[in-house]
Amino acid sequence: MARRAAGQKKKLKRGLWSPEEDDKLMNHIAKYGYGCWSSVPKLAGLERCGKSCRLRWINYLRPDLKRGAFSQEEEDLIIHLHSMLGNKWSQIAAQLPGRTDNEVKNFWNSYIKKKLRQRGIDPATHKPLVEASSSSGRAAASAASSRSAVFIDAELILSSATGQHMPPPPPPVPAESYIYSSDGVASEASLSLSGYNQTADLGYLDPDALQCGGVVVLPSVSSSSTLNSMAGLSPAATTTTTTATTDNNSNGFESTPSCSAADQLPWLELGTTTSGCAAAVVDQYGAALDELKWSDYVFDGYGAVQYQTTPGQCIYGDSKDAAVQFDAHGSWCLN
DNA sequence: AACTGGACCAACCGCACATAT
DNA sequence: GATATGTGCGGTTGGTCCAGT
Repeated sequence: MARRAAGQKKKLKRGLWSPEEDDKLMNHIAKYGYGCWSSVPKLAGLERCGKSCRLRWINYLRPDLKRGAFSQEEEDLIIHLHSMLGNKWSQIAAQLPGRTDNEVKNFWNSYIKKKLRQRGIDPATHKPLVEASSSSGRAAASAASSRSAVFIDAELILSSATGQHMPPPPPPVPAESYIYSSDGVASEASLSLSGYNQTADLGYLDPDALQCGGVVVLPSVSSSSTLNSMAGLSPAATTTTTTATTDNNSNGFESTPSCSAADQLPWLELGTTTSGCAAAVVDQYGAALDELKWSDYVFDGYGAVQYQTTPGQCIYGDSKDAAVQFDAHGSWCLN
């Protein structure tokens, strides 16, 4: 990394971003792309630290962000991924196109955590609270074993996803640890992931990416790799269409874009699949989208900045008309 | 209408790690 | 190798909104 020129101690602004500041940042990134966040504030004329600019961009201004309520599919996926990964929000968010780690984290802390507790599930261990709160000795042992169970579970993903092994039998974990449904009952509809096109993502599983068990780890939306995804270079950019590219990657895993998650995650209690294709889910997402705060003034205000999407690059309706073009480095620029 | 407590979420903080000098 | 700087991540905080009293 290049060293920053010494000096210039400026009083930095903090707190909420104003539309004008967002404007400046968007303008700057539209013009120059992003790369060196530390220089962005100066070049963009912002009295913010680079870190703050980066955060603002990642969590709020990025054009490929999906906003609005989490769908049931997303919720189920978050819970399941959390059971495998723990508080690795960036890795969990990487499985949820358009979601940020911050968003997922907030959703977990404000909603899912509570929900699980209400159902008698310990959100930390994903085991029944009764079990988790039993005798202290047992609890300690349980904590350790639950984590190992988690890793075992993660391994199952890898094995099945890569097709290297026969699908393993379901893990010896109480069913309620894995079955979450909206009504709190282990239902057939729980964890119905089909249509939610994470399966395409699973095609990009990188067994080396996660040391703790080989679960799919895609770059977080907040990682630099995500920038590539925005440029259509990474799997994430192809996950939102029913015509996801077949990926004969090094894992030897061929993605099956329109199949259900159960195909890749055989131990999941998959039940009725209400939507068989990503498009249907996309519609569902579209309907659930809240008003996009940024789009109000970003895309309206940036008539010249249009988001040019390739099919599947942007499934989130509000952006479909906009056209931002990304270069190979993930920087987006004016057309 | 005023107050209060909880929920939600954007932003900050501190740390770890990577990398340039 | 030591140091400085940039970046990413997870935890936490603080402000705002809203329902209940």
